[in-house]
Amino acid sequence: MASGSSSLMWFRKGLRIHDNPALQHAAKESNCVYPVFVIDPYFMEPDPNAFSPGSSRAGLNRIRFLLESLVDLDSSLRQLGSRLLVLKGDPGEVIIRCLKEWEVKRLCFEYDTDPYYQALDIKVKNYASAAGIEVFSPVSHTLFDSAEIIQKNGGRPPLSYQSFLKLAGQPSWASSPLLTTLSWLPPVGDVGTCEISNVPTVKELGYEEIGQDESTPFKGGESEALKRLRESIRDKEWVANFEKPKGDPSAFLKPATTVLSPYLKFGCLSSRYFYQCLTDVYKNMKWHTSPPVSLVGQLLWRDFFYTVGFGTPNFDRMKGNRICKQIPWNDDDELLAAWREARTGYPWIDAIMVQLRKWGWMHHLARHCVACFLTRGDLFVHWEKGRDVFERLLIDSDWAINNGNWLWLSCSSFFYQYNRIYSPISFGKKYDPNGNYIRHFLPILKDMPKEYIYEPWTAPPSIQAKAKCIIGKDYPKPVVCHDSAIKECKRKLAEAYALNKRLDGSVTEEDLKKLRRKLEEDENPESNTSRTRQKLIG
DNA sequence: CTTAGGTTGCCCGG
DNA sequence: CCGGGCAACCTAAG
Repeated sequence: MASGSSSLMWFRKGLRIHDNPALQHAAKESNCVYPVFVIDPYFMEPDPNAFSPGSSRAGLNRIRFLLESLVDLDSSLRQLGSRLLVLKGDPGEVIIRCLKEWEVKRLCFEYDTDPYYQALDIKVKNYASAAGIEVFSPVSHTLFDSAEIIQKNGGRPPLSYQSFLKLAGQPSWASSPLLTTLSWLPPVGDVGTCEISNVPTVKELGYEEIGQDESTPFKGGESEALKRLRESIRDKEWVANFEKPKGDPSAFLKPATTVLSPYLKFGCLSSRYFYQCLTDVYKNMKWHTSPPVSLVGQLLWRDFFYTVGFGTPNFDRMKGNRICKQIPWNDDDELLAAWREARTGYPWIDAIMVQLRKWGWMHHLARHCVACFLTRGDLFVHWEKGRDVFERLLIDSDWAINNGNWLWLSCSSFFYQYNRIYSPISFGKKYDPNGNYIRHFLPILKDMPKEYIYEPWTAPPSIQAKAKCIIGKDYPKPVVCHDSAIKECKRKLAEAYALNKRLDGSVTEEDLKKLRRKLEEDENPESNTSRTRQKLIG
């Protein structure tokens, strides 16, 4: 590339300076670089009808996190003599217009495996190659190249973590240092007639501000990510001894994990840099934990789901998804709403759902509990409905990981032991017998004695009165009886699994309809979900 | 066909 | 805090 050419650096994820090969390439031998972020109405258009503030696809917490990340990126770019150019509109159209208007010779952006970006990137790449523009789109969001791993496995993604580990091996860059700083950037060129703005505020995007009590304590941006990374790895013993399943899901003043996931989601933190920092800590320790439970193991889980998601058509749906069991989930919007709005009557479940709405983040095991409760454990609601709620509200929501975990928790794929059900009463109690987590996120129950806080409907009326929390008035009764609900769910899953086995992966809508009818006919009236609900409410 | 392996269930007893 | 019993699934390898 001749000197005197201009490059366009298209930021989508990868909102960072460190370990950003696309940005490094854009800077190389260009006399000007246009760093662009496009505000995409698909994710950012306010939806007044959504069940909580935000757009139809993103809650306000994640939108704010993104804007904070952009402000931080802009400030870092300015320190390097550049700035962030923010544009609005359909990203494909906007980028193509910029390429034309600015006579860009080179387009650089991080490769993205999400279906939305796969479709978008094809359009832009097609235009660029027809116009003779060089396109550089490196894999740097993940540790490994998903396509390469799938190819190594004969064209199909590995479906277990262990087989993924064997295929993946050591990342190619593991032992060579990553470029973590830039000393300068070429200046931004003339922007012509393109409408450039600064990073907007939530208000400028058309959202009402929400109170601090309702918003996430986690701030977006690369600076915040690196600060959080340093704090996380400062305690070397903690890093070396980290075991994910041993973490306490009820810890909220000091979460049991790093809470780096939202930074990895937006690429404020490079997963590869995180990986190198962790292996550096391991080198100086006598012993350390290993995947799947170790911290490096968590990064590998992320890559595992990226790979399966990339290699599986219709990964985010039940229908047409090769690896997904076809299950006759019910379509009960009332139960879904009770779950989403934190009024199932199970304080452990509801507190987690409040933390989701307010913080946009919960511990991994807390996510397990509510996902299991919504789907195979208690309510038997379709996992896609829960997936949508998580996808919208989580500040770290990530297409591959979120869908992968919902497939997992609903026993639709990867994991099939549907008799192992999280108890909405005893699971939380074992970590937090006093119910401090519940008291914090559900203050209506703050004076409930600890003997009853996980099942307040069993508290005698005098105790409820003293705690100023009458069950059925101030806090709901349980929407279902857990003991009978799990029996029903297990029965339905056994039947559904048998059907999937019999029809060997070709279950039609008609087959599911038939099974639904059969399940209703066989239903034991005493453990009927709706009857149980009536019995408890009425 | 059998068998081993699969991130992370619950309950009980020591 | 750990181990075993409980009840018991699917998938992949041989």
